[in-house]
Amino acid sequence: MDETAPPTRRTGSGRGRASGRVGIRDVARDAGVSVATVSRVLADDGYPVSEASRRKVLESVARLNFVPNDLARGLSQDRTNTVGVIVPNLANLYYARVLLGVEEVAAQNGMSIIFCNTNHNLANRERDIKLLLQKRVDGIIICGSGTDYENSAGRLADGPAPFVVLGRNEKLDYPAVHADNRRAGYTATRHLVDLGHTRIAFLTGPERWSDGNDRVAGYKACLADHGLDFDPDLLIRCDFAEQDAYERMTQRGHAGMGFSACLAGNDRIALGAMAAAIDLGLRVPEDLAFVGFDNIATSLYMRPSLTTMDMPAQRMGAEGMRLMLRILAGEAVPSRTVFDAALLVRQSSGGLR
Amino acid sequence: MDETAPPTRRTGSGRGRASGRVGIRDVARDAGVSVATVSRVLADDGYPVSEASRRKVLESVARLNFVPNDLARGLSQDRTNTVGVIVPNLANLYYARVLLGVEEVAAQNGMSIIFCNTNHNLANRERDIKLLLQKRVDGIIICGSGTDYENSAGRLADGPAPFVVLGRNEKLDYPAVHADNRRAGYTATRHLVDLGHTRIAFLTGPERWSDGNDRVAGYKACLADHGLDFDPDLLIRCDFAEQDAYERMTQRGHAGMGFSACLAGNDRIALGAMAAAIDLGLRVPEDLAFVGFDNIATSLYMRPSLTTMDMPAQRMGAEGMRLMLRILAGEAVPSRTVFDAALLVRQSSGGLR
DNA sequence: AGCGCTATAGTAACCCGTTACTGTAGCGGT
DNA sequence: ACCGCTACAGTAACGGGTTACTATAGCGCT
Repeated sequence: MDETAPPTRRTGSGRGRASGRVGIRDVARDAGVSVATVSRVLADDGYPVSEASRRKVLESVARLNFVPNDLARGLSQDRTNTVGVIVPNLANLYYARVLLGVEEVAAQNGMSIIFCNTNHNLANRERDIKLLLQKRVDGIIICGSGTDYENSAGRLADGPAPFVVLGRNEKLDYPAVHADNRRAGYTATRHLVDLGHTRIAFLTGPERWSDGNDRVAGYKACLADHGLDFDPDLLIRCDFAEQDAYERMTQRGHAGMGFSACLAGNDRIALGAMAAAIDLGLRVPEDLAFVGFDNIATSLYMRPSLTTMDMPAQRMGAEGMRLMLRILAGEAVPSRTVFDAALLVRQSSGGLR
Repeated sequence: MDETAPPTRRTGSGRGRASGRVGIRDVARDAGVSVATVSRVLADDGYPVSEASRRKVLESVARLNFVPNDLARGLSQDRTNTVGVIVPNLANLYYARVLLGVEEVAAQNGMSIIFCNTNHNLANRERDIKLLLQKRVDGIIICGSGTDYENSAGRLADGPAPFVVLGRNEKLDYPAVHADNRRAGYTATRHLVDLGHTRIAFLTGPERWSDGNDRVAGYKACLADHGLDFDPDLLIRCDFAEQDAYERMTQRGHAGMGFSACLAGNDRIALGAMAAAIDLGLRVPEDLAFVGFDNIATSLYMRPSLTTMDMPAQRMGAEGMRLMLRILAGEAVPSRTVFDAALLVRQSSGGLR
């Protein structure tokens, strides 16, 4: 009985966790077929399987409560049906809507998404990308425009995962989906000019925020087209949220406002600024008119309601995911997909007369 | 030379994709050590590795640009360092903040999260759970209270993944983190009673929404404690968002309001209702006072600002993830973790005199 | 010289679904 | 009878990191 099996056949070696989970081999044994047959039934591709086998397999799957292991599947197919989505700050409803759009299309196509929040921090983003690549996501969708992350190189990773950028980012050399912010800025300004305003302030976000910069560029262009001077004193910077805008506007009020209308870099800024104006005893829009950007859900229901540029966040997110799917399918996609923003005239600009 | 190698030795069989990716074996070859040594250097657990080997391995890893494959890691360790998070509707900032809290703690602990949005739909949730289990997440965090999903059984899956519930849900027999909504409802009502109101309406969400039901329960208890009758006519139902609340309130206004104060199931409902009241020509808070729940970001900056119960969404999300980590570490955790809500008195209730 | 330890390495068997290859019936055609 | 096909089914080699087990060298003691 001097067995000559290769070296020394171990019993429960390697990692050797019991696991308890039923695998495809258990199903095969239970159904009295081979693992290949089980796999084929589950894959349900064209491969011919007799009805008898199929039925036996499905019965065993149900009886044993078999749940296929996507890790193993991913390992052998080199596909995880998962994409990573990196967002700067989910507390901003704009990004929540972008994520929602991505998720919607992903779910419709059987894809899962791993979500990362960077807090506008470059180091976090790099950590997240590394993590996502380790997890072998099929692709990565990066949200957050431009110089939001200043040091970004042209390529984030040479890895095999395709990237899609949501937001304008010239430094990032990947297919991008973004709104025409310059045009939106122009349209918003034009609306105020048409209402007769000549001294129009722009309360925008940090300089590294390229969506904001584009909106400002449109604002300047519109002023120029209408023979109005751009006064640097009317370009006021604050951060992305209500509080800072409120404070800036309050200071400004005490120093003598010097303008009759105010564009805000986004609706949250508009909200803070408008609250400040009201608290200063100004009437909106009679004494000071406001226009925001984004059309967050609440902007329609505040009083006065906020005139705003509707940036199609959810649609952009959805389109980004659609692009990703096409890239994964091997199709060529446009390097730029630009959405137009719509002006929603409401009470805060006084344009409803 | 009649080789007696087992059967017939194939060359590139199995799936046989080239892959091109560098693996741990390439690193081992390059560094002149075994795969075990590479794995140990990367794991950096206690196992002794000589400095010389460690250096060689790290050099090769850098030179070859090696990215470990978490699928393979997960497969052999039966651990993915990933949890699934299921949320009913990300467009509600409340849930966005919950997700943010979860993400924050997850990131701090090297965990990733797979995000799913159900749109308050039970079938979607079941699909998502199945998907997450296939992906072998280490655990699942379910957000969305109670009978939000009516048919939920006591156990969602017998699988090995632990669940944590964010929100009160008696039908779901898992560790839960939720706010004391009954108490919050009581506190909010008490605030209005203290201000002298005797006819107080409650504009709440759908009946299946248990957080809302708990708030209503607190409202009723408070009325009773203060000798006020509960008038079913003052319990008005609408859905979760602004628009429906606006419409209900407008109808009501035309029919004769019949109350001097209004609690809203959440801030979005409050926003819609308040806009309706203002549009009806009522003064807030003089003619009609409002109190909301959630303390979404905009509630502080609308005018009048919204008195609301601050539900600590982000902290609850964070706590839920912390619980999950402890469960994964094998610790026992409390089956109920209850957070208290704080009353934030602002302009809409008239409590700021 | 011999024994026991510790420090370090290496080998190869896992984890589990997929799929390239290799059969083997059964059937029509000649 | 024999060839060629099609329809089905089974075997086993992947993919890539982990780790149980085995092995060797170096060192302190007796």
